[in-house]
Amino acid sequence: MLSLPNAPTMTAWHTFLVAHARVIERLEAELQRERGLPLSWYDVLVQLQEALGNRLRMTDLAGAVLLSKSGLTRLVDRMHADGLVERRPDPGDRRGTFVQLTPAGLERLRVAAPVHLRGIQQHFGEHLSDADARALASALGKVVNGLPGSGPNEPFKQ
Amino acid sequence: MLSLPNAPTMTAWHTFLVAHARVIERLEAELQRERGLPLSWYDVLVQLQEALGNRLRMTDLAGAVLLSKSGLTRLVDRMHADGLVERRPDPGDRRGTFVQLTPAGLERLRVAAPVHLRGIQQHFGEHLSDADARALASALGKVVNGLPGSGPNEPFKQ
DNA sequence: GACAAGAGGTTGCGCGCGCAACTAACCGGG
DNA sequence: CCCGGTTAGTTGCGCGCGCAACCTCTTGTC
Repeated sequence: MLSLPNAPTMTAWHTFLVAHARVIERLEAELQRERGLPLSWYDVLVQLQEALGNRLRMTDLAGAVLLSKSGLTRLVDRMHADGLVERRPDPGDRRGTFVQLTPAGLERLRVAAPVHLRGIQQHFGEHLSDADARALASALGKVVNGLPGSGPNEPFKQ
Repeated sequence: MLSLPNAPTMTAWHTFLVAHARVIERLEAELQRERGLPLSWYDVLVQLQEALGNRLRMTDLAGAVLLSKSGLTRLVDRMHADGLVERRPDPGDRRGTFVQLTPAGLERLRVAAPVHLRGIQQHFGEHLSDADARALASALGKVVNGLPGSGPNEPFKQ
């Protein structure tokens, strides 16, 4: 048995969609204009920087940045052409490929991070009390953890 | 003066991104599989059905469905080819074009709506208490209303 | 050890979108 | 009137993504 959404749910859903579209659009535009960096590139740099040895397997990275495997292949191609990452074979499993953050990539992230974090604060955090932020994380965490796992992207930690 | 995001903000932001990606992906897949309807088509049908006379100007519709003008032009092309909408000249302003919902479009929406609403409940509302939903809408509403207006898409009501 | 089944990545392909340039129509001031 | 500025919508173009097919390598089974 499963009832249809009630009014508060529909309102929350609608606001959720609008907020996402508007905020992402702004962050993307700012990061692009001020640092010449697409959001997807930034995401890759962050994930690699946080990873042990500044490297991740293609599949793991794809999951972390919410991209399909093929999408990530091309994204890594472009970032490699810009010198921000390298492909390294996995000696233990010759099918696998590590994506390794280069010094240039780390530097690029160092320069871009303040712009992006400022944007998150300015367009998102600024309007939220601590309680708001915690309520958001709690409610949306329930949503995420309630989803059966599938689709291109798997894991959710934090 | 503008400080960087604090920890609860960053957690909320991250969860927000993941929740959006996962839930949208699911809803899109379900609606496509069970009714052969992309989410963007569904959005257009809903907006037209809610509008006075079941018709909207291209620009207004573009704003309502969070799409650029050019994106909407092509979307309406495709939906017209499927008989779900029609283009009607605005007699009062010969630059303008109304997009009019057809009976077939209304019927298509009638059939698709239960699937989509069920999905919203199942993948989103189901996990939220009433208080959660209200807190979400409230917090994200502050975010949306805090954004200066610009970008492809303008208005936010409700 | 040979072979089927499956996992990791890449490639061919098509699609939907945004940007910028364009056309057509409206509108205000001289 | 008409002419510059503005608005509505469309079109040319390129890009980034997902899907599915594919190749390579690994793993389990007999």
